[in-house]
Amino acid sequence: MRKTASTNTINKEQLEANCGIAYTNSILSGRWKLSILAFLLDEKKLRYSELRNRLTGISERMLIVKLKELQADDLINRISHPEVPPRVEYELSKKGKSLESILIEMSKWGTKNATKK
Amino acid sequence: MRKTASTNTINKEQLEANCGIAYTNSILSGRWKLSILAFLLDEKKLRYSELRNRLTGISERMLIVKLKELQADDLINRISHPEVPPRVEYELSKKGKSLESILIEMSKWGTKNATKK
DNA sequence: GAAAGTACATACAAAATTGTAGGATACTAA
DNA sequence: TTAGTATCCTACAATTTTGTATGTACTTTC
Repeated sequence: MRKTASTNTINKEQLEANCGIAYTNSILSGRWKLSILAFLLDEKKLRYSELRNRLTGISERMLIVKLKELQADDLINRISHPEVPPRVEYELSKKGKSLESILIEMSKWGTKNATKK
Repeated sequence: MRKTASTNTINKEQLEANCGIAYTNSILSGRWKLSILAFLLDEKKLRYSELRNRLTGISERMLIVKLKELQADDLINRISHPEVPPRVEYELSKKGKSLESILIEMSKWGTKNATKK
């Protein structure tokens, strides 16, 4: 990122930096997605029911909705096994894995600052 | 945030206590905060009107609301100069500056992935 | 003396997000 | 026959977030 700008015009780098952040934000913001991604980063592959158990308080509807959005953004893969009862697993896609550094930074910052309040 | 009485809030507090990511998310999520912080990281100190101009499309109400929330979370400082017409500047606090690595990672990821779709 | 600039505030409304309740499927075990 | 399991779906309702419109205090400029 850049240093102080003395004029009131916004330069290209600034706009792009902000655009990048705004795009990432639009993909990740909301109450559940980051947690879903974090669990998948941690445990590689999780079943629907395993995710449901880890995400304390999430409704089945929200879990489905958010999993679908994450698939639509190509951040996770859905692996469906044709069995009865059904078995479906989720894992990070390549694009999803590329979020690792963001997730790690957010986790570190959170654990460091969560208690201070 | 939801009412304290709802079961969801209880679960949210649990998540915040147990998971750094959830805490960080609860502090940063929403449409504007990350952009506000990014501009302040870039330009060190900005007046209210300068922020308003950079955050294309934000209403004055939202800007005030979000600036107050960021102050309440001790991420930014408000510097009021006793002049007429009023002059108020905002800057990152120490805690706000500690978000730098998150902001940079999100900016990088966004600019890298935004065009691909 | 009317307009314009600053940094807000307030009431209200629209939109987005999240939640609740119930059901569908389709096989399997009792 | 009845109940159980895992994954997901749909209608609808509550909650949260964001937006619109308007006002305020004060002073300089036209």
